[in-house]
Amino acid sequence: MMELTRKGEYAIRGIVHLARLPHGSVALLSEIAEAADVPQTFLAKIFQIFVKLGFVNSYRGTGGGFSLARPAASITLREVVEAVEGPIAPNRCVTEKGECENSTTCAVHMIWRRVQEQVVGILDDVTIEYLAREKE
Amino acid sequence: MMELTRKGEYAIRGIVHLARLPHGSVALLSEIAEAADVPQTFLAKIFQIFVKLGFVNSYRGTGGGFSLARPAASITLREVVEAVEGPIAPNRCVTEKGECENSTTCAVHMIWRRVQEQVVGILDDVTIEYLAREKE
DNA sequence: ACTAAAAAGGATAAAATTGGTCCTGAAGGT
DNA sequence: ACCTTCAGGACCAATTTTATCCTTTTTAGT
Repeated sequence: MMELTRKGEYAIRGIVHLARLPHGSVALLSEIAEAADVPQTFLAKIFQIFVKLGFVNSYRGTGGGFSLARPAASITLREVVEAVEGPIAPNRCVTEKGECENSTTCAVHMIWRRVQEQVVGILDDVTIEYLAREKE
Repeated sequence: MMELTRKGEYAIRGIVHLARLPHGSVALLSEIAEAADVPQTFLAKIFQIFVKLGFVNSYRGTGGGFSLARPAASITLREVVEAVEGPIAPNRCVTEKGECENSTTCAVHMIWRRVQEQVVGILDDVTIEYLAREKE
């Protein structure tokens, strides 16, 4: 249970690849897709989201491609995951909107809250820069 | 992302309801389903799993039904959730079987491990007995 | 033995989600 | 003009979720 989908996996691989390139590099979608081993058309959709959220810049035409729009150290794993998968919530009852009616009395509700806080806490502390650092 | 499905939700509600009844009670599936507000035929499938795993006993025929097979205090939320949803793993790469090839080098892998450990840790510490306690 | 009650188990299926592909259009470079 | 590259929408197959239904088995009571 609670599995990341391919979309999330691909999103991470894609942006981490971008972060590994020399600072400011513009990379073609086709390059990124191949390097990250992700279907290009699928990755295109993911990067469209990144552009809208301001994680990356896109440039069209010859010499175009994508580059990081923010320092890799300022983009968290949580942001990337939530960008494509939606808010991290182990249960419908702990989304900002949902807020199930018995949130004060329901014991299970409070457990899911705790889980949510822990997971969000971990992912908030991991940056794309950290993930991009190669370790030998 | 990472949401519990209805099945998991129903499983919890069903077994918690059972744990709230006087110790040793045998309850009809129809009763439990109504009390927990779960489609009866669906709950039937869930309780079949519980029976196989030894969480509950089942009795057929007149006067039959289900009763807890283990003390509610010994059944953890993790057990119940994993029974119906499968192992808790935020990513395919952190299941016992999967164990992705680059588990030692992949930084993301280690993050998911951490998430998994935290979540499992929380759910392991919550018992059905705790969830069944009414609070006014 | 018969019957009614109740769970077990298998088959089926609609709906939603996942995991993509494809095509046209827009924007930019030469 | 023409080629390159991303943007956006439509579309689609596979899988998972969320069930329902039906037959069989087991048991209790008469």
